[in-house]
Amino acid sequence: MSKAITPREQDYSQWYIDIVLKAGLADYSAVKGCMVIKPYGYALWENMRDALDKMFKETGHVNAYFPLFVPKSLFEAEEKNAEGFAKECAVVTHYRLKTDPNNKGKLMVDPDAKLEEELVVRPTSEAIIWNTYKGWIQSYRDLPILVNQWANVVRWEMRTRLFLRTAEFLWQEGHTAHATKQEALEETVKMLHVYGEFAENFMAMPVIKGVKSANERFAGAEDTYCIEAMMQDGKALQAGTSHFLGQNFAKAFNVTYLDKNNKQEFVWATSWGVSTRLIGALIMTHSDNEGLVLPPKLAPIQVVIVPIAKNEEQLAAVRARMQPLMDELKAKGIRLKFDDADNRTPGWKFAEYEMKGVPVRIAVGPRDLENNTVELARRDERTKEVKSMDGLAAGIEQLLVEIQENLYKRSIQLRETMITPVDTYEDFKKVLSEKGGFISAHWDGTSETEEAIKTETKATIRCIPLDQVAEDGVCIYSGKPSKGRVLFAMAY
RNA sequence: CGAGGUGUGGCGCAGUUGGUAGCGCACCUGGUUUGGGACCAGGGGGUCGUCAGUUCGAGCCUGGCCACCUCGACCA
Repeated sequence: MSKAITPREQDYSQWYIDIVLKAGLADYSAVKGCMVIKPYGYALWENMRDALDKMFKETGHVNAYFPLFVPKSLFEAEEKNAEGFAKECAVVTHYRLKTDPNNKGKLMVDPDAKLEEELVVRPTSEAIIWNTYKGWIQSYRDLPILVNQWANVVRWEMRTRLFLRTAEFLWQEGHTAHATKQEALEETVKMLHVYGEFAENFMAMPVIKGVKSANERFAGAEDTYCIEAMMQDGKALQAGTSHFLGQNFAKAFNVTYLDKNNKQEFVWATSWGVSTRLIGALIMTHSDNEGLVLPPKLAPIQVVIVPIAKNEEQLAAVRARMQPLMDELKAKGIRLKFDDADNRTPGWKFAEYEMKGVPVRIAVGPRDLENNTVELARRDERTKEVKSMDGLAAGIEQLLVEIQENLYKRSIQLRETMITPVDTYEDFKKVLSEKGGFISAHWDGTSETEEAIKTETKATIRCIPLDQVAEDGVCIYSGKPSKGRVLFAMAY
């Protein structure tokens, strides 16, 4: 592994790629646009998944699993949804290979094994799930259905980027069915807040909650709610979405229930999801030129102990001395690694764990054993100090909390400087090109204006914030009246 | 799809005028080391992306093809 990563200020994109590869999160694969998530990256995903899963269950959801394949006839049932995803669908047309008679040792698709009906590899699961729900729902007593699925999906993107946009990715998708519009709307917003809480409390990543404009809405949704995060380079990243689907899918799949008055009604729906893209968001929120920086709550390794020893005896002595501390930390549920690998020097390990973003590092050698101390280093601020071994476990537990808070504080401070209100289109373009970030501006509410601004500047409306302040103004582009500001940005 | 780049040992790369492949890291063995990416000695590992052509001879020259990466276009 080479020593340096490309500095952020030199080439942000390359910096990001370097971190993903050199921190051992993921790697390119033999399949174009698809990546291998390596054990360290997967451990990070598992921690995110577990935290989210717990929150879903606490809000009354259960997990289930639906097929990877969606028969084309089902996929096309909800027209807008199908149309929105059509251009990026992988399609299975055959179910068998055979040896190629003209090419020894090679295989070919068996033309006799053509499927009666093509199978779409799910880019999202509304179709297969709503086709299933049809059989689950007869009465209002069957509602609500609050199901989540952890799965992979495939979207044949023209251009991919590690974690941020890959052809196959891991995610969760919640799909709920409700008796009333009100209830479905409440669910949509509830899950948006779950995502917001996860982003802020676990990822230490501030987000803006809002609603998408019609242009940016999920295909097949009545309304798309989102959490939008700001990356260090001034570009926005959609970190999660929660959709109010109205009765679109119920109508497309004819899913009805009998209400208390024995009347047939269409079911109301929501869907919501976050993906491995969050790992990309995490990287671009906290990391620096030394590598990854991880919030303690999600870090696969929270504390690493690097022993320094000249021989086996010294190593044994360090281990023996650290054992009580390790037991204590483990009892507190802290994820810990004691790295006694003898083929690496301490210096190598220091650099390596910095690259991997481990929040707290402890170095202990003979000097420390004599003085009853350790060297304690924190990744977020890259500081280190000598601490007494007494009361160390409690101190470390506290330090992890501090680091988590510090990361959040740091990123929200940066984010605040990255929201710029503007009142003219000239200023809008100036801020966009010179500073980036979110631009808070009046908009007349029309798709035409949004489209025109996008064509001219590449910036899009990231969201209409939920906490939008009512304020009379005029649209920066059309000059028409506006009742509040929306957030524009360049986006990933 | 457009522009650019890269394909040589696990990784990163060099390879001159065409003469039968080398360096660093990693790996294995032994030893010395270990407080910010250690050192010495020895060792193993390569159909040079692929197909064809030119040539006595091709990693190198010619032509085709393929793959991947980066940047654009596109992106709920």
